Amino acid sequence: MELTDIIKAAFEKAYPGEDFSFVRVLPATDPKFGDYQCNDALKLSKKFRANPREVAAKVVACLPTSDVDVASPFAKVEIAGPGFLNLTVSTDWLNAQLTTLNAQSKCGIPQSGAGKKIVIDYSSPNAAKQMHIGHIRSTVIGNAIDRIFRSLGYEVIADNHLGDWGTQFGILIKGYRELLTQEERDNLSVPYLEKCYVLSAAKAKEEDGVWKESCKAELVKLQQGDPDNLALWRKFIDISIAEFNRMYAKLGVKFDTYRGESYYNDTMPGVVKRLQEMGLAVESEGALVVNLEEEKLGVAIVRKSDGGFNYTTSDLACVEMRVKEYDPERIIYVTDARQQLHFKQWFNIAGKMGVTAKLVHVPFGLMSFQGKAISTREGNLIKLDELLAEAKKRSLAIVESRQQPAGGVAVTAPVAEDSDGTGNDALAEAIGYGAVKYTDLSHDPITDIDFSWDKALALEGNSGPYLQYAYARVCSLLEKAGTYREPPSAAAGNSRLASAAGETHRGTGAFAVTTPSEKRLALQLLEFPGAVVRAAEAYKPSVLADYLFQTAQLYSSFYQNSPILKSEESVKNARLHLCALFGNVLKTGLGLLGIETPAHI
RNA sequence: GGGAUUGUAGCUCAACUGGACAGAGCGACGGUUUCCUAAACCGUAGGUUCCGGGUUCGAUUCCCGGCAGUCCCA
Repeated sequence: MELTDIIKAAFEKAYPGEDFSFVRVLPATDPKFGDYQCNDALKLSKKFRANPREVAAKVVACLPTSDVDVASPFAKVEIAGPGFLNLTVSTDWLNAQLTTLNAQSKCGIPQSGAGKKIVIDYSSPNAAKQMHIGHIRSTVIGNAIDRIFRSLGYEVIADNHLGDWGTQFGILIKGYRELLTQEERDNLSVPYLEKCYVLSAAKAKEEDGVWKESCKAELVKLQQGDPDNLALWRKFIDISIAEFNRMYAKLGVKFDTYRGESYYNDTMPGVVKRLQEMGLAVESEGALVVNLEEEKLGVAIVRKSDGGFNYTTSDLACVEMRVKEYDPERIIYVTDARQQLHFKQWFNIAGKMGVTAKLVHVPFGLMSFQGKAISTREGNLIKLDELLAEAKKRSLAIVESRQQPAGGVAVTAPVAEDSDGTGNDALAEAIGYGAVKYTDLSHDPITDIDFSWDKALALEGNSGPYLQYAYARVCSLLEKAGTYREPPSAAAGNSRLASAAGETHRGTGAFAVTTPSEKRLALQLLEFPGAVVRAAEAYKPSVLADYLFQTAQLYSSFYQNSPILKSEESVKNARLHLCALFGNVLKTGLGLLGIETPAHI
C-alpha cells in the first residue's frame, strides 16, 4: 500500500465522510524532518475550526500501528511546526519497497498509458535545407517526450511534419534546371540544393522580374501535378529525408511517419468548405477568416486572399486525418514558443469542428547565438552536423587523454577496440551527443537558450557525461564484484556500448539499508516512477533529468565515502544490491532521455 | 496599442504546482588519489527570489498594479 493511501485512510477515519482526495505524502524536504512529509492537516484547520496540530494529532491517532496491523510502515511519526506530519519509515519497510521496485520491469514505471494511443509531432525541419542548431530543441525534447510516453505504456505515433511544400519549390526547380552543373545534378545532395536555392532566389530578386515569374510558373505547374516537376520535387524530398535520417541516426531518433505538409494538400479545400458551411469562416478583405475575437484570440486566416492556404488550414486538415486514422487520446505538438497564438487559434477551431482528442502544444524557448536570432542573415546557422562533430571531437580528446595520462605510459590498459577500430569513436559519440542532448533536456523547455559551444558541450558538473560516468563506475564496480552481466549481444556489434534496453544487472542478496547515505539514496530511488510520471504530466523531460542528476549526486557521494567491495560480506552484498538498482534506474532514466549509457568510460 | 512568456547567487539554472532555513552546476577560495574509475568527492564564500500592494497560519509559487527582456498579433 502506498504511503499516500495509508495517510489518506487515516484522514478518512479521523473525519468520516469528507473528501480527502487531495491528500499527498511527499518526500521530506530535509532529512531532519524524517523521510516523508504530509502538509495537508494544515489545510483542514479552517474547515474543521480546529488547531492544525490537533487535526494532525487526530489523524496520527488513526494511523495503523504495527501491533494491530503488520503493514504499518512507520518507525516514527511526529507532528512538527504548525502541523506538519513528519514520517520516518522503518528499515524493514524501506528494504521491502526496494525489493519490490527491483523486481518490477522498467524500474516500476506505471503502465498508465496501456491501451491509449497518442500522436507526437516534432522536429519538422524544412526540406532541401540542412538541419542546424535551431532544430535541436524540437528534435531532442520531442524525442524524450516520445520515449517517456512509450515507457508509460502508450502506443505512440511519432510523426515528422516536414516542411515539404511551398513557394521555395518553384525557386528550386527553376534553379535546378538552369543553375546547377550536370555533375551537381547527378550527385544531388542537400548542400547542392541549398546552393541551388541561394543562387535562384538571388536571381528572383532581379529588377526585370523575369526569373521570378518563371519560378512562379514552375510552382504552379508543380501544384497542378505536372509529372516532371512532381518527380523533381519527389527527388528533392527523398534526398532531404535521407539527410535528416543521417542526423536522426546520430541522435537516436526514429519516426513512425514522415508526413509533410504536402500530404494534406488534397484535403485542405474540404476543410475550408466545411468551415464555411458551419458558418465559422467568413470573407474578409478577400481572405477567408475565422473570427476568434470572442475568445480573445484575434482572427485566424484559413484561406489567403490569393486563394492559397496557410498553416492553420494544413494543421486543421492534418488533425482531422490523424483523428480519422488513429483516433488518438491526445496529440502533442513540440514547436517553438512563437507559435503559441497559432496553436491556440486552431485548437479552438478544431474543437468547434468536433475534434475531441486532447490537443497539447509544448512550446519551447527560442535559441539565439550571442544574443542574436539564429538566421541566414546573421550567418550564425551552425549546422547540426558541425555541432555533433565538434561534440565528438571534444569528448574524443578527453577519452584519449584519460587512456594516456601524463608521462605517456598508460596506467590502465587501453580498452580493447572493436574489430573496425572505432571503439573510441563510438564512445566519443555516446558522450558527446549525450552532452548535447542533456544540456537541452536539463532545462525547462520554455527557457530561452543563448547557444554557446561551452554550454552545449559541458562535460562536467550537471552534464550528460556526469551521469554517464556514474553509470560506468557502477558497472565497473559490479563487474569487479562478479555480478555484472554483459547484455547478450544486444549492443549490436559494439561490446563497449552496453546500452541495449531491457538489460539489467542485479546485486546478490537482499537489501539492507543502514547508513544515512544509503538511506537517502534508497529513498531517492523509490521516487523514480513518480519522476517519470511528473515529467510526462508536465511535458517536461527536465523533471526527469533533474531527478537523475540528484540521484547520481547521492550515489556519487555514497560511492566516494562508503567502501563497498572491501566491506565484510553481508554489508558488501547489500550495498552491491543497492548499487545495481541505482544502475538500472539510471540506465532506464537516461534511456528515456535518449542518452546512451556506455558500460566503460 | 493588445496578448504570450520570462525575471531567483557573479554566470547558467532548480525548487515535485502554496510548505519548514530558497537548492544545484559553473566560476572563486581551500581540502581529498599507496583505497571500488578524480569527467569524482568534501568544505568555505556568495540571496531584498525585479519593485509595490493583496490573499493566506505560511508566497519564488496565487491575485492586482508597475518596471525590464524576448516573442506573437495589429
